[in-house]
Amino acid sequence: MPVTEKQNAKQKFMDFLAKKQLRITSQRQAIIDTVFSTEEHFTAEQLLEWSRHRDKSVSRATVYRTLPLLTESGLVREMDFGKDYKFYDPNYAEHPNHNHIICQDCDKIVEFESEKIAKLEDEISHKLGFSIKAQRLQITGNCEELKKLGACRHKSCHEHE
Amino acid sequence: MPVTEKQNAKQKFMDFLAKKQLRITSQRQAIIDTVFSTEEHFTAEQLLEWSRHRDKSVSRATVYRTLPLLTESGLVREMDFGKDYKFYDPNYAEHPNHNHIICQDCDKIVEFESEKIAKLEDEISHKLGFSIKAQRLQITGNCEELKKLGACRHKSCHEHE
DNA sequence: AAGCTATTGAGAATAGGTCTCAAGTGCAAG
DNA sequence: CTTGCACTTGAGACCTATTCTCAATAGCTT
Repeated sequence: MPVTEKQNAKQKFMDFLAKKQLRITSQRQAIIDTVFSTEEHFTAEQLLEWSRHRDKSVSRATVYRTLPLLTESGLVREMDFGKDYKFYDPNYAEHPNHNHIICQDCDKIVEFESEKIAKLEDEISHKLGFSIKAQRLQITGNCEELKKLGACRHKSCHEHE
Repeated sequence: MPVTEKQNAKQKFMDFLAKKQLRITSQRQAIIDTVFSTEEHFTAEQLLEWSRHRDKSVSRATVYRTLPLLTESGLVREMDFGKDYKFYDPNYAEHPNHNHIICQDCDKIVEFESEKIAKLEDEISHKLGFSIKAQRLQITGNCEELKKLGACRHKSCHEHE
């Protein structure tokens, strides 16, 4: 993913803040820079840690205050991967319809897009009388195929060999 | 949904317990009877309340201990609807591939199934080297269409009329 | 009926996330 | 370049859903 796309997302968020008459403080800047310089899913705690590398003064409270702004802007999405804490996905600005497939064994997550599925979702939503705002599709499975090919580098995928 | 299907799911869960050499206590019985006599999504707290109608001795701890068994059996699925507590869906025994569409405004939830989407999920999973175990698709939207037709009975759908 | 062992209820404990409040700081107007 | 004020902040208290502990209880096999 080109850096410019992430820069673009960052700018969109700044605009979002401006529109809400919210200030761009140094702490928010550090958090924003962090979020829009990664493609990884992250937890609130990780975001705190990473942001502190840029600005030591970032507090847990500010991270938890900024996260709802990020999700409200639509540029970051809250994800439930069945753990007891939430994950956040910063890739929705560039790929608003992407989906996730997760390996039960090694927790590897692969993102994918499907126009066909998106189209079907639209049709069905309409038929049910809904205007669609967002969708999330999560598939759980095993990366056994990759394992057979020796292409999966994740530990658990090799444990029983 | 015919009562017999729910009875069937109940029996499957009893078998599941037996296979794991777990006992069928009166408290578990009350919880199971409750779960497999509804089609509604419920929270842990609701399950506690409802189960206590059948057996006053059911405790919160036992409900929270039984829930993982239910999900492990595959007959009930944990759902994240963005609230700060989890919901449980007891309809997966009969409809293992059903999906949800949720109205942002009134929280109405409609379930639907789509063979076409399921097929695409299979294809994509395979292509990505995964064997599929489960899937969950959640669409968020507005039930505006229903609102226009006057068919949506949920309060928020009429607030701005 | 006995005994082994899973199971239970009550409440303490945990942990992610939220809230409070006094102190600090963008930033728009002058 | 000041000033002023409303928005923000950090620290830690607080909240609340869920998990854990432990002594008492009760399925189920023999």
